[in-house]
Amino acid sequence: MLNHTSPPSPCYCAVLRKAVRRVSLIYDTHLKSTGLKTTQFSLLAELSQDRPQPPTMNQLSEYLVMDRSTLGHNLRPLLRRGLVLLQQDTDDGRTRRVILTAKGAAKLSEGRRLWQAAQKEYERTIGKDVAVKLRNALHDLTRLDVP
Amino acid sequence: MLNHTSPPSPCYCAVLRKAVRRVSLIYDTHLKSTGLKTTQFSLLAELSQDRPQPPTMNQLSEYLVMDRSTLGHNLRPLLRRGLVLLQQDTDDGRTRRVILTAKGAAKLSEGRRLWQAAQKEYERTIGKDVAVKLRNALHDLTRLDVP
DNA sequence: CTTATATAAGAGCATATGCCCTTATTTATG
DNA sequence: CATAAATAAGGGCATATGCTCTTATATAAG
Repeated sequence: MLNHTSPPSPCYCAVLRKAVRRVSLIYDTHLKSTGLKTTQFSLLAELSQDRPQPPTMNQLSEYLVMDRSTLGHNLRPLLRRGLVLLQQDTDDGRTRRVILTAKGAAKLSEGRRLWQAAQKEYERTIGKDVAVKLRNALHDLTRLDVP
Repeated sequence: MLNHTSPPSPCYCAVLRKAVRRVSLIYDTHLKSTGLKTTQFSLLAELSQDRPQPPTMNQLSEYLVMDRSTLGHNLRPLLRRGLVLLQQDTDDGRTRRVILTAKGAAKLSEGRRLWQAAQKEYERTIGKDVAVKLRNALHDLTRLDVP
């Protein structure tokens, strides 16, 4: 059965936000047993990327297209659980680098299995081809100029 | 200049969430002078639809693809500002219907002008054709089965 | 060297989102 | 009719998101 109807919104933003509510449910449900929300999982995944140096708060917020203060907020539960830690930069006293702990890496790999199931469910729901095309379009969107 | 890079995420949900952060900025910035966030604007707009009866909380949450409790939370600032009001249903004592006040309608039409500018800016940013196709795809997504 | 400017990050505030549990009311069951 | 099951909504909790202002540090200007 389809969801109840209402005239389709002309607002690009409203539709996008509806979609994120709808899709986040799938992922959060699958990840539930890990105690991670989708945002937290993505954050850990970003930190697991191989880089010359761990990212600074600023860099990380750029990668994630996320406000610096939001990143700060979102790190707090992960810090509390010991999944990440902050390390003062040796060269610049203002800068903190965000590091994935061993515990964080373990939690991430625990999450990856469930995440894959969520990916599959999403693909089943809208079709893999559409899923990939949509993701690519949205990815492009996140790489545009900040106004 | 493009945003900093990171390997493109394979996660459909993460990319969608990034996009919503990116796009909401445009709309929230335009709407700023009204004191409305995008979600609030969308809520008022949904309430301005012509219907036989004002929607109940449950109906409204379905239209918006939003958890009932989330809707309750999101209504609070609007109630406080007198832009909407709740009316006990005459037939069913459990049910409350959500009503757009005259003040709310005025605020909505104030917002609509700014919203149109946001729409234009968004279209300018990614191209109108892509914008419409993307919105249609996302709209379909919001109408799929709840798992 | 001293001061002004710029930058990195945090603090506090407000809204956004959804979960679980509870309460009130309605409907179904016996 | 009395009771059980279902439904509508709210309360409380935790995270998600971004704004503004502040603080600490670094760099540029003089």
